[in-house]
Amino acid sequence: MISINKNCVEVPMGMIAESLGVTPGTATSMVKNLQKEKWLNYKARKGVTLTASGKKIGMRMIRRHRLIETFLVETLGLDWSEIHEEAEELEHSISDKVLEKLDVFLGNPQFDPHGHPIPSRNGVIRRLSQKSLLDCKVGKKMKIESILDQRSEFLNFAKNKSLMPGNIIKILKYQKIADTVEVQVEKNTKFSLGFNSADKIMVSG
Amino acid sequence: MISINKNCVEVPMGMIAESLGVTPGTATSMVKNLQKEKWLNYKARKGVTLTASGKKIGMRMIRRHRLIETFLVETLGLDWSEIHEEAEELEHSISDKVLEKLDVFLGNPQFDPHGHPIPSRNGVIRRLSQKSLLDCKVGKKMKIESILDQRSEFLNFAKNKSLMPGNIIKILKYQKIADTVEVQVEKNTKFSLGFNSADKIMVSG
DNA sequence: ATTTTAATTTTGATTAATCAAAGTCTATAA
DNA sequence: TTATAGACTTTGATTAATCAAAATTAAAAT
Repeated sequence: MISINKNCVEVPMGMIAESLGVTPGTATSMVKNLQKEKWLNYKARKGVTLTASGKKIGMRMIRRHRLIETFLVETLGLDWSEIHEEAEELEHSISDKVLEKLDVFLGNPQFDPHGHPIPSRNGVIRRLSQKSLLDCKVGKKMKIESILDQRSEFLNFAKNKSLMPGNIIKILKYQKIADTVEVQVEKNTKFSLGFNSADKIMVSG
Repeated sequence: MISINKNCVEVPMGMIAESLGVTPGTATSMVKNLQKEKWLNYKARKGVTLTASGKKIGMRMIRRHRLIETFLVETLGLDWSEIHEEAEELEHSISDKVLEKLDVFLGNPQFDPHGHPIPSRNGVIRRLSQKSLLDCKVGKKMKIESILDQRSEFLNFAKNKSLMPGNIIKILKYQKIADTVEVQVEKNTKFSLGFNSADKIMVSG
């Protein structure tokens, strides 16, 4: 899934081809079709931005995806590491009617199991924390807001280390040279995270 | 959805084309492809029978369909007249893992909201009642087992008349010449059903 | 036993998705 | 400024789904 671009900067074609698993030529022709259908604007060798209707439908898909993920964890008891792919399938075949019933059944949840905000029916979404573990003062205790990395191996690891939304995390040391952050979650034992991984853990004050 | 043929009699090509909404020629070529993939046997100008693996996958789809229908009514509170089409979509994108969790969540239901038996995980299905309203003795009280007609207008009508699984129905009169059956459900007011409709109401002794 | 009809299959054309490979552009390095 | 590498687009071919219309077959009617 290509995420909706916050700053309305063009998404390059390479990224589109890559994330869809098609050749660059195919991506170009797909994108041209979608432009004909007014879902996006395409500028050759620049990339792609969503139109208003493209953003709207994108938001709707995010809502579907996150509500389904929430259902899979909360109601059916799947693990948070195995829901992304499942939701990816289901989001395309669930109707609006069923989705809204699901929303009510779940009690209008505001966040999915990874801590991501769920857009409202009319496409409004809470601003998500812009601060990752890399943007913290050493020694300060932060609350984990969300986990950006959706890969199931990472999520398994994260769960194992209690890196989950709501938990309190303390940054003990940045080691620039080693590319690691040493942290402690709640009262558990300390451990290290690489910068790349640390940047996927979003936190708040 | 083409239902699985009880007596292993060939399903004619016309029926397949019709229910898939494609031209006869298209049906022929689809069926030839499926034969190559061993899902069915096709004999030109005779029709089609399922292979063992075709039956197996068919059973699995019925299980999926009926569990999803049950979920939509029991958990989300949709009306039984609006679930068939929804389930038709979802049954193709739900994984086995999610389906089995759903089964557990629902408490291993044995029948869907229309009274149809839900095949077990390994494809075993209860024999359904062979007796419709047309096969009853006048005056005898019968229990409604299931409703075969899936069209939503019919299901709305049926619900309105309390023609639902579990209710008791009494046949008051057959009027062969008028092609109608006069019935009474529970203690409600009497009404008439055409033979075609009556034959869609399955009952037991 | 023929003829007719209706169902089915075959044919040939159309459309759409996709890819590999060739061509083009643009930003960066020299 | 020019050359080059890498990103992107275009081209041309391939494959698959589908349809309309023509051809075939089997069954029913005469």
